[in-house]
Amino acid sequence: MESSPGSPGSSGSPDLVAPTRGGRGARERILRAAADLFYADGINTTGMERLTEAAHVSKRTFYQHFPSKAALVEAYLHGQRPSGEQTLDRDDLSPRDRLLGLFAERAATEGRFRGCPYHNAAVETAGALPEVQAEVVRHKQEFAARLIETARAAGARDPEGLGRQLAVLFEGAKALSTSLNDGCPADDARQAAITLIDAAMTGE
Amino acid sequence: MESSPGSPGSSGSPDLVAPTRGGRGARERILRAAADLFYADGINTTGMERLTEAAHVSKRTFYQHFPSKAALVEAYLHGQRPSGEQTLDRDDLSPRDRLLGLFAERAATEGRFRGCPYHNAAVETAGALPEVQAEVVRHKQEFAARLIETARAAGARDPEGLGRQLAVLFEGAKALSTSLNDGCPADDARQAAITLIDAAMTGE
DNA sequence: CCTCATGTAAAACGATCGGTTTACCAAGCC
DNA sequence: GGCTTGGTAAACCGATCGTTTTACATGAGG
Repeated sequence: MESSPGSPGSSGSPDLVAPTRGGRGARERILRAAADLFYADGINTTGMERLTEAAHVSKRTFYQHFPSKAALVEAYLHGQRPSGEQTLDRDDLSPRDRLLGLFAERAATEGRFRGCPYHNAAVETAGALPEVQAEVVRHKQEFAARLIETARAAGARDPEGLGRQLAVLFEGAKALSTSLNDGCPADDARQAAITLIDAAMTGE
Repeated sequence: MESSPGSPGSSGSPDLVAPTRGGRGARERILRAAADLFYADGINTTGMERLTEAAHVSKRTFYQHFPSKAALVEAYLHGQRPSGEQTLDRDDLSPRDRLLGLFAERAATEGRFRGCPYHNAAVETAGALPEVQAEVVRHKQEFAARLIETARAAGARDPEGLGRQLAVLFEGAKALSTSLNDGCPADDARQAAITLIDAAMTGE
């Protein structure tokens, strides 16, 4: 049971994190384990036992870094960059391609589609954690704003309308992929995005 | 503290429940309470204590009707008709209006948007309950099939493509409404649906 | 040397989880 | 009356939840 974290190199357990050294950087390990487990298995079904175990951290250390599990959920969300969304930042692409890049299919790249961590957190907490709810709203609004900005850069006639429509479409691709456990909806979303973008460029 | 239902005999429900004899309707009450609590508060956060209490049913009676909570979740999903989807059945509307009717905004009509019960169940169980996962997939595929059929009736050039695109859009409207706790995305989805449908009718 | 910050391991807390059990009750039907 | 059927109320089970606590180890700085 004593994994002896002091000795580097030997790691018999499925360590998610390379221990920096004797034990410093507990907070990072906690956040990394939370990102893995909360996303893969869900927030409610991930107990503190498994979490601290995966982070190679004692419970005491955990509660010295975070006042509660809810606080960790907040921090977990705050540090999230949902897969695909960063495509909007690529300045090597035209605005149009940046928008379309959101819907690039990545079906088999990752192990399992589990949708947007923010949305999942909203569903799981069901409004019981106001701070989490607020964080989700903040992220979704910010993402929509970035979409609108990109739509404007792409020369859309009604950038706000197009941006919000693409936001709905993007959310739907992730959600339906989660429900179906299959990345195919991304292809349909991409086709729809092309249609919507084209329609937003040409005359009414 | 509740007015005990003295004469439940006139409940016009069909033979869905099929009481072997003289059933007092405990099963119906359980399913009704499950529909309320699972949807509003989530599946994982609704314990058997609160559930049986809300259904005015003893735990013993519950476990005489359902072998486990997981089985109740299955039955709960099986009996669900997500709000809005039944618009597809209205034969007083043209196929096009049936498709558009899905996105009719109903922002303030209900207390709280909580998205699609099937999708929520998929998120909450995170694949831990295979039967539930299968039920979600089944429903989503059936719904997409109905959309495709309606798109075909509407005269779409590529009914399968349009149907699946509208399915993604519909899922996104519900998911984003959940995350934002606001029904506005339905309006954007409706606009996008009009664009997609129109594009599917006119020439390429 | 001592202290202090940071860490670990492990037991224990009360609460609640899903699920089981005991004891009792009221009709329905022979 | 007996007997089954479908129901209620409440105690109880082991397990796990999130959280706290006790006891101990380590390394840097004075």
